[in-house]
Amino acid sequence: MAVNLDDVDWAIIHQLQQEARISLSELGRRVNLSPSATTERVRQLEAQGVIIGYHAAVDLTQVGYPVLAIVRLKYPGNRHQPLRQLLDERREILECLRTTGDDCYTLKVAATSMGHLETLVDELAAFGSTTTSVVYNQTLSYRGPGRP
Amino acid sequence: MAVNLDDVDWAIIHQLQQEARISLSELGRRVNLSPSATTERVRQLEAQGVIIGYHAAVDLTQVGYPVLAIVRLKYPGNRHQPLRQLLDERREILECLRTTGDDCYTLKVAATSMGHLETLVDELAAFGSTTTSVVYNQTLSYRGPGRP
DNA sequence: GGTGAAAAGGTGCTGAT
DNA sequence: ATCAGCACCTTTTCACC
Repeated sequence: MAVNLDDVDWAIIHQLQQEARISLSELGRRVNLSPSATTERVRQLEAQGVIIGYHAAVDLTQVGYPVLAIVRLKYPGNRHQPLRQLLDERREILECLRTTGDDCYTLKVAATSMGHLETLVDELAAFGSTTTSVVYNQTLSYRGPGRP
Repeated sequence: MAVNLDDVDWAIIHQLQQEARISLSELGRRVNLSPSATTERVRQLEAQGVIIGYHAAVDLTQVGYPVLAIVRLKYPGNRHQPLRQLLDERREILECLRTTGDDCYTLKVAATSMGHLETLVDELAAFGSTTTSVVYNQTLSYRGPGRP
């Protein structure tokens, strides 16, 4: 389900991945398009579901979550509803990927302290065996995919 | 290094995490603040390093990367320079976390095909032994942390 | 932090290429 | 599909309370 994207589309995507809050006029200047054409392009990209949102990124430490961890979860059975519910309740779980392999889920979790992390892991352990790795640092600053 | 954030700050963060492209006036309306006060708050949050950026999110499949995988890397030794270089070159590597535990690095990788993924894993395997899990689906839509 | 003004800039039309 | 020009409106910014 891929869409054909030309150079201009990619230029727009590239700019908005880096600075999502620039105006459409400024965006047009950067990709050499008039404001109206830029508006149309962005509307198209949004309508096609290529661009699916614009998000502010925050420093987790600054907002009170100095501990970041990856928890892998071995989840026996196929009743996923209870886990879904925990994901809804626990905003500390930032990301949840269902994967192939022994560990069915890989979660990214933000915690206020090691004690808090322990609590979260305990809650997850109710679903299956967990493997937790604390993150030293985010080696890469945010970026999206480039042109294939 | 945490900053004191009040309810209004959190309301602003919450809104911008969901819709980063709204105007400062609209933001002010949503958090019951005047436009000027809103502008000042956002400026502060940016200056303090609480908000560190605004990014457009794209549908990886739509832009030509239908394969998403998590690669864990066991990296012997401490010469991290060569890996850094690969991270710079390969925009397919979306995220790289250095962690405690046996697997020193956990990477999130986007690929155009399984063949492409194989190439990427081979490149990473030059640094150490790898464990690759292909992602079935992203169980959670994007969200940031909530108030602690 | 709020309010009011002025200025700037962005947006959204139109018709034409 | 894009552009240019224009009218309209919003947003921003500054003064001051």
